[in-house]
Amino acid sequence: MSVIQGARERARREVTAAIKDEARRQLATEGAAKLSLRAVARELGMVSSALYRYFPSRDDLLTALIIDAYDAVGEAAEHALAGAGAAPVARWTAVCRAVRGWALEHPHEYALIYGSPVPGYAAPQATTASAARVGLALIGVVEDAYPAGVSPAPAAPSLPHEVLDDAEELRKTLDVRLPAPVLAEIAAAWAELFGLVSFEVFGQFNRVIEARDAFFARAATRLAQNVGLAVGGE
Amino acid sequence: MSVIQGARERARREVTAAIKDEARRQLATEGAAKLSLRAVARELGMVSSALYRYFPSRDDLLTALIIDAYDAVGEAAEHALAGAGAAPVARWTAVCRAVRGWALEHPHEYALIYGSPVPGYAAPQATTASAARVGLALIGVVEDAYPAGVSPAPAAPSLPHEVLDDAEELRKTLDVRLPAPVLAEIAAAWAELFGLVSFEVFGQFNRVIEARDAFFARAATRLAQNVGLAVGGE
DNA sequence: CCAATATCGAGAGCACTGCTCTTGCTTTGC
DNA sequence: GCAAAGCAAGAGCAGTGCTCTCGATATTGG
Repeated sequence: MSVIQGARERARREVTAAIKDEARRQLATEGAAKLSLRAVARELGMVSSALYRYFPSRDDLLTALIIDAYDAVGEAAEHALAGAGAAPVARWTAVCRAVRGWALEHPHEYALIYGSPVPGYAAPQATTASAARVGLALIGVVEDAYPAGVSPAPAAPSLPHEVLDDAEELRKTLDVRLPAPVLAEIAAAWAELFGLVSFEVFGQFNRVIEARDAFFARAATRLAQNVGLAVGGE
Repeated sequence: MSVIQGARERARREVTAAIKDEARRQLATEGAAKLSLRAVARELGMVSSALYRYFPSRDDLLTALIIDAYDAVGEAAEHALAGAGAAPVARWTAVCRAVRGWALEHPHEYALIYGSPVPGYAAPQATTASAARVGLALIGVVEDAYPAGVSPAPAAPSLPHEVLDDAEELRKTLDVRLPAPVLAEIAAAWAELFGLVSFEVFGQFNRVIEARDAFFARAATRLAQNVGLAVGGE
């Protein structure tokens, strides 16, 4: 485990990366369903069986791509946050816009993670950390604005205790200093955000919504409002 | 084209239905990715090439299943509406619950229509009518409540004109008597509803939200509130 | 009623897939 | 320097979507 572990390990890393790159390329052009190990190997000038030294199965390759994709959206969200100002609503919508932008640029990768779960029907455990990043970014925005810019119970009937229990559990494991009801509201907004993005990416808005930029901006602001962020003029 | 068109056409209908049934069965157990024409044919006691007399390709079979699935959710929504009372919010949440219930009962069929679009990457034109049914049900609920129970511009910044143009277009083609801003709000809620359902069905709520019934009920009520329906005590 | 026609099922076959196993070659660690 | 481990290559298996041909059956026009 020295810092320079010989040509072998180095080569292994490079080949692994090359495989993922080529797989991502095919993913972008053909979609996940048509991603073929043999085609990837062929394009890389290796025989298909050699590829199995790096990924034990097609699903394992896909899982690796899934984790990378989660990290990519997460990074996009965090990067947008770094470049945003201090106004809570602006920070919130910046995260939303970043997610949408990444999704529109990488529709197939987006479909891989937020569309139908392709392998096994349950996302592998290894993905959860990366998958949480966008949610954490959203929570961070509201947390930074708390308590000044957040109205804890925004004109809503009180939540049932089971939901509050979930939110309280979340509050403790994430060590977040937001009240449980706000956290529950963020969870809903989190899911709703991806509903908006998915409908656009997957073509559900075709012939329904055409001014998608403006529509999304409005909806993202509405989500900010739902989680208690004070929009201008209220 | 008489009313009884001989044994041939009758047989054709039955075989077509049997193929779709068997395909749906395999879809439910294995998922769309593993749906195999040969396996369907095998299970039906026919040879694979014979199946091509009924569906020219695998994607065509999937498209047929997609349309059926859209109609099934739509019917679930409409049926729920028929059994709901007169209170607008209750009617709205009844549609939401029906969609969620159907999705949880038929996760793979749900994934087929609201997950990654499997064939060609664009839903065929033939699906649009069936795909619209849930949205139309939601619009119907708000329209029935209008104008008494709807606040047209619920504490929101005025919409940009492009969004209003889209909504106005929609208003005319659907011949609906709701103001354009309300229609735009419904479109957002429509997408957000499926965001909530997708996150639950696709496992994104695992280890995050456990009290899903109550959580969803709350979120659905929030959506009703967003479109301007007056929730109790406001 | 019978012949022309259209429809259908069966089978063989093509090109492709994921995956396994064996055979040698090369790099690594002692 | 040598045994051990890592590696690419090739053959092979079972499965896939899809096409084509060939008889059998059903429908329809004369």
